[in-house]
Amino acid sequence: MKTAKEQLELLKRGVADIVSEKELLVKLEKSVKEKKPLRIKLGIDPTAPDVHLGFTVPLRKLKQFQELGHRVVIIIGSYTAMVGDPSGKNATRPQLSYEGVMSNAKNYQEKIFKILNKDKTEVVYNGEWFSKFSFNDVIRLASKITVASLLEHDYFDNRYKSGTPIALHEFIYPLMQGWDSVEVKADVELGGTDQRFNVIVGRDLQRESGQEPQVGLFLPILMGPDGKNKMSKSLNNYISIDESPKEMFGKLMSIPDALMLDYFKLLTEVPLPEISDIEEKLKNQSIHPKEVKKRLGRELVTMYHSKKDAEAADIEFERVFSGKELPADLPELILPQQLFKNGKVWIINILMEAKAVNNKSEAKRLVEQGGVYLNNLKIDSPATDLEVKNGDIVKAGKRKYFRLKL
RNA sequence: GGGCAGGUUGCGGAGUUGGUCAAUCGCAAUAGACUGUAAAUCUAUCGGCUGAAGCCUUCGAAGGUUCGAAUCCUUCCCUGCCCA
Repeated sequence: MKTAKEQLELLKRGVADIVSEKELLVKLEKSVKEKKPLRIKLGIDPTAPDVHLGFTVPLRKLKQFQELGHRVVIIIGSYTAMVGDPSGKNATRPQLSYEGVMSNAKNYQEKIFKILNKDKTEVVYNGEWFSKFSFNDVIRLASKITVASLLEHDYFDNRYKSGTPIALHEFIYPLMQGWDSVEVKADVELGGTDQRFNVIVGRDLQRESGQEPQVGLFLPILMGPDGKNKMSKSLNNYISIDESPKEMFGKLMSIPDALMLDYFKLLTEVPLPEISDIEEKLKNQSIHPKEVKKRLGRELVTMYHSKKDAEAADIEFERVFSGKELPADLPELILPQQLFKNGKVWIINILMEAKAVNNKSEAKRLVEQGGVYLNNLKIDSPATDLEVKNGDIVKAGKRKYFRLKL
């Protein structure tokens, strides 16, 4: 077993902030001395059915804790998800149904163990305790926090100042998350830097309940491929770990250059010195950014699929986007007979049939702007009727291709 | 409970002396040029139907006034601010 100091050094990699480092060291020392693993908490609100790369950041940190002999406690926020975490949001979240939450939760559990060691993980639902909460309990909990302290926080403050509504239940969220820490007797809670307040509330509540307060370990927020917002399902800028190798690779290639190194640091196993080396080489331009990004794509596809898939995705990418060749596997599009008039098909109908567009106006725009090709020939008028044959290839926009089947 | 302000097309936000408003502009988005499916830049598009010209449905909801309403009136719903 590693010493407390050694553990701390390892655990600090890729961490944005610790509240507090000293306390963590003390806990680790005690753990080593008493041979008692620490309890590491991560709360998950199963708001979406998908697990994306942003979420793997804390999961990978948890795995590291496990490798050091500690115990992970995953709290599935079956109740909190119904409230919706207001952190970083500028509007009230839609409340989810219990059924929706539970079905997402089940899905999450499967995905989580792609990364975590099942034997060293406890999974609990916070509904276990919150469903038994009486109104008195709620009041008691609510009395532990002041309105001023809530309003101090950016996300409430901004909304308050700009006059956007804040519903009362949103104030309860930090308390619920905090109370989870009490229930599971957490030693450490992981979260993104936007979780700081919620984690600190947990510390207060633990202290009140006579427990030693947990340490907060905050990880950087992973930006989505748009480079502007946090990777999140609701903003639709995320890369799911279930994505096909081709998709995953492609999405990674589309991230802004400025994000590459963060992705390396937060998402891959590439050793830090090597990342610094890459950084250096980028700076003095002895390596092309595209090559670095391709490496990133290969690393991640290898992690979630296989090395073979990664290479295939890379080669395919080169072929299609750099070589401007056709993708290897095109989706087939079967054109129903009724679309044919005198043996011809209106291009707009093909696009509609392919669901490449939402409506006909959009289809026309796409054609007018030169985004549609038949067998590499640009179609320049939306009024075009096409004589198509089996195997003809239609391209709609940057990356949608279809092979026609009659 | 009282007073005030407001609800516009994904978001922000114009437009309220009634017609010229499918509705300025910015962001986002999509397409094209340039590229490395990066960034930046430039161009175009950005309610729907109609195989151009025409039509239809939109400005919180429902009614009403009018030849004509996002703009006026009534009721209702929702939000914020101030006072209690």
